[in-house]
Amino acid sequence: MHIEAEQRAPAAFQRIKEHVLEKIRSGEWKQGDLIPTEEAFTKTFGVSRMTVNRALRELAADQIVVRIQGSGTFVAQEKFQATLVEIKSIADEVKARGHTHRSELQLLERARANDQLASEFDASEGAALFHSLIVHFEDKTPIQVEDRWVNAKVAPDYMSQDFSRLTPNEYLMRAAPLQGVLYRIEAEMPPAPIGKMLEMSTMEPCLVLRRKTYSGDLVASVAVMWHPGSKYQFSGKL
Amino acid sequence: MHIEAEQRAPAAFQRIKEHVLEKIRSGEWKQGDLIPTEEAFTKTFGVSRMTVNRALRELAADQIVVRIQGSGTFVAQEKFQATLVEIKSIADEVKARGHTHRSELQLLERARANDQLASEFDASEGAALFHSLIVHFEDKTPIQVEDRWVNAKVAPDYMSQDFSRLTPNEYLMRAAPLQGVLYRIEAEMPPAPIGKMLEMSTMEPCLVLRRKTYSGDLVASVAVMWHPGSKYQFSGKL
DNA sequence: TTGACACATTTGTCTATACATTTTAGCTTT
DNA sequence: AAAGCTAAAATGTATAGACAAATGTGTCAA
Repeated sequence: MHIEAEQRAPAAFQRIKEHVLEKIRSGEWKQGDLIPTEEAFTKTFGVSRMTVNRALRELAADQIVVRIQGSGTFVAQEKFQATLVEIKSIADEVKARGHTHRSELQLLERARANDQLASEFDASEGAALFHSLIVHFEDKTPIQVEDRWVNAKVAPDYMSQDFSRLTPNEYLMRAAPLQGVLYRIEAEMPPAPIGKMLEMSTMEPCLVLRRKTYSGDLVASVAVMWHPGSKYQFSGKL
Repeated sequence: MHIEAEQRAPAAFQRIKEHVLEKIRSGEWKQGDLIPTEEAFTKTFGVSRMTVNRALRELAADQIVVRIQGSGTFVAQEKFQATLVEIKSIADEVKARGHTHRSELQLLERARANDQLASEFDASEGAALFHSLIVHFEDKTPIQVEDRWVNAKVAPDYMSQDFSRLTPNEYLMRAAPLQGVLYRIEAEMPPAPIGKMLEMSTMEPCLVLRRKTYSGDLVASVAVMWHPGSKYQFSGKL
């Protein structure tokens, strides 16, 4: 008996998917174009309609094509060429390294916007805000500080949450509609008073995430600082 | 004739998907648990196996369950609770503001890793790297500098690309397999010599993206600096 | 010209069946 | 006990047929 590096022929529905993708990649079929019917593919590839249906249905799930019952199958509009970055929760990162994670709510207060915050939140001076400061520990070492300002108008019950059970991020993901939330990320230096307060003068520059709704309301502004010894600060997946 | 708010019964495969999701949500079926076979669902729901197959196949595509041929269907491991940030291309951002975008390739060279780069790329000292420096303009103003190091082992034909047609990011998305690319993001200060070289001493701290494959190989390291006057530096979508 | 209706086209779902592929368990042989 | 074989179980793919639902078109009547 001999060993063969035989590679099985790809499944029929896969061949059809590849064929359609190739037509789109090559530019032969452009955005909005009507592509052949299931019946047509049936004849072209010599397969049953269910096989074609699966191929096109999966392409529709991947937003490569759009299918309209009674009408036909069209090449979908091009997606924004963008890179997706996955910001993992610091708790997961720490656990993945086999260490224990603990977070401490250092501060939770009701505040009024000063002029700088007011302009950031596009609110009037004195608008109600919530302010929280959470320190994340990897074993005994403070590795991250999270300085968060939340628009009270958008998340009125922020103060009454139990942040040992639900992280602020998890809460905001529920309170603010998930669709259409926009972030703006900037690299900034950590606000001096906070670093001083926590005796973490060696904290590295921070990242500021500003969570916005589609309508443009700023929901929250979060500044995150890391301890220089912390290797995994922020990682993502394309 | 009267109008009725009749809602059609959801499709059978949808009912099965919902049933499985509910069992998982309620905690009755936990991570790693073996769930009933297609045959079992066939009897429970009184449908054909193809219908059950479609339901479970779509749940597998959504990474809710994992299916192993010959073995069974299992509840998938919980996904990392993570935030997705969409980094739009600077070109799109500029165009969205109604301005013209232009990029200039300032530098494209073949280089050897010094000790710092070698440790970053986990390669030996002197390993082949490509180094490019691209400046993005909004109308006439330089708003972003992109300082990119690319692992020659992973992208051997990087130098021969025409970056006026294809951006380095677009090229790398094709050259490096899309699945399982990892980023690491850090806030850092801009390397002084580069800021000097471009007479952009007022550049703001930069963001470093390190693109890694699942196997851990560093594909590219990109440092990005922005002009302080540039409002939209980086935006994302949850 | 407009509206109503019938009909063809196209996708959406479902069924019953078949065979292939992979894993697992059990049995047999050494 | 270890190795190898066999069969059962479970998923993967494909088919031919059927009916439902949505869309578009053409015809006919008002």
